[in-house]
Amino acid sequence: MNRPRHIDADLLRDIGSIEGALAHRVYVSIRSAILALDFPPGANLKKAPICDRLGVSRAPVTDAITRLAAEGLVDVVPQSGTRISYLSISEIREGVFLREALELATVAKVARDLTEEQARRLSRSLRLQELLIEDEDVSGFYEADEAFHGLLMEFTGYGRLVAIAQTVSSQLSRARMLLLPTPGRIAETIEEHRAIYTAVRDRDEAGAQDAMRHHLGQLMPRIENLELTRPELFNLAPIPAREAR
Amino acid sequence: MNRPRHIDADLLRDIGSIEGALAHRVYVSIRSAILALDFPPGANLKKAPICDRLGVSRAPVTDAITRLAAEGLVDVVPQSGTRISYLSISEIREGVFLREALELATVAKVARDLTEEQARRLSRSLRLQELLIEDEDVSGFYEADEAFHGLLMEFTGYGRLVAIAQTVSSQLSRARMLLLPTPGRIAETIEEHRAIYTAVRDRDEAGAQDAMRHHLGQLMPRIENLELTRPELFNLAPIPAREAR
DNA sequence: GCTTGTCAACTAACATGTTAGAATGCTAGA
DNA sequence: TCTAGCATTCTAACATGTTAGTTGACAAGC
Repeated sequence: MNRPRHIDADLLRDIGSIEGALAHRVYVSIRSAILALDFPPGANLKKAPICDRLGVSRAPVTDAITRLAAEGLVDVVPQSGTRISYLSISEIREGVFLREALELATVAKVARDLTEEQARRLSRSLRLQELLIEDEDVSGFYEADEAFHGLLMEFTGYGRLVAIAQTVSSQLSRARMLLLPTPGRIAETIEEHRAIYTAVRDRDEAGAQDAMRHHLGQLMPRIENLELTRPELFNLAPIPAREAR
Repeated sequence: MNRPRHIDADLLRDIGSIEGALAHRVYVSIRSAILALDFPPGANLKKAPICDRLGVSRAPVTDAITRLAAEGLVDVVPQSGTRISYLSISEIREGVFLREALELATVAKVARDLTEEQARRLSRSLRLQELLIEDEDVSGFYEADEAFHGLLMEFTGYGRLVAIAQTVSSQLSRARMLLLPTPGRIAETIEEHRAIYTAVRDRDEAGAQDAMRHHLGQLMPRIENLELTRPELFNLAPIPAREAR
């Protein structure tokens, strides 16, 4: 077994720059380290080093871990330890399913209710994506991509939607982080975004859903390929069996 | 102001019958009291009486409250207190939206992949619903109704789906609790369930979605009516503004 | 070598003590 | 009577001590 055991680092983002309660800051800090894969799947998450690094007591750290466990980003083994959860194709597949369900409902509603101002903001986002890619700013494009989907969700008027979508597909986020986007794929992505935008703008509900379905359909095959190239990040055990959330 | 202030009762379900970690048991106990409206919206949730009643220290109670806050069932005001969240039409509307998104994706997938055994279980659930209604067992029917939807989600093969659906629509659950079902409405409900079942059994994806959409469409108008008859349970302030979940 | 049992070390879970900020009520002043 | 300021008394948030269950290493027996 060459698992990356109890590999903890103090590459945690400093909590000074985060606002809110202490426990919430700790949560954000740990979460982003997990999503960035700085804390690799399978690693032991120990409270003590985190407390030392962030200069807090165990209480807020415990609180943060509770929330991360509910999200499925860590697996806590009672009386034993807490480990960064492995990627799991079945959980990612579930994330894709949930994400698609939400995104389809989103574009349908947005296509019905879109305002002129909202159309302009979407169009602006598309132009930004094109700009970033001309500059070959890949990570900038990644953010713009997220922002485009976020915009659509924001336009539903449902304030919690964006957060919920992020939560249900947080497993998926880690996998996406590993997909290095080729220039070709990025060009395709922008085309797919444009198709979604066009359909939404034309109040074409079904067309927007088709375009979104096609767009999201590109994701899973690429992730499945990932399991072959980076198998150490995936769990082989079928079901982690967590307590009800 | 005649809010039901700091009204706490020890009508908490005993934690002896619940399994799992102490904190989890406390969570389940408080949650069911909130969903049953034994803890009415606006009431102050104090740790001390809960500790006394359940015979535990503050730690597991704090842990449970953290999870309830993430779910949106309580609003915790820093350094001040924790209150049972009010019902909010806009949040409920959002819950219905999310619920519908998930249920539509569910029936589409189930219609594609249904096995014989699964069809039998759905059919059995329908017969059970009819039986319960002949016996005029309304609360039994309520559970069977939930179980029917739960079955469909279970059949997607996505293990977390049921739990996620419950979480995103927990606000909705409280409102549903107040809708006393008339015999007429129950008969309609069974008809709608049957329509869903028939379409799913016939592998009619679009038909199943239409049937589900129609079924869920019955809910919101009845809840809106509720706001008129039980206004004290609803908040008037538009947005509670919680920290990111 | 392989199993089995014991023990030490470690961890989450739980209990309890402390701190600081918010709300409430009282009182003094107008 | 009303208001401003103060003090009391709440509470969540945080810190830290304690308990009990799990794990892994090592030794004894097969």
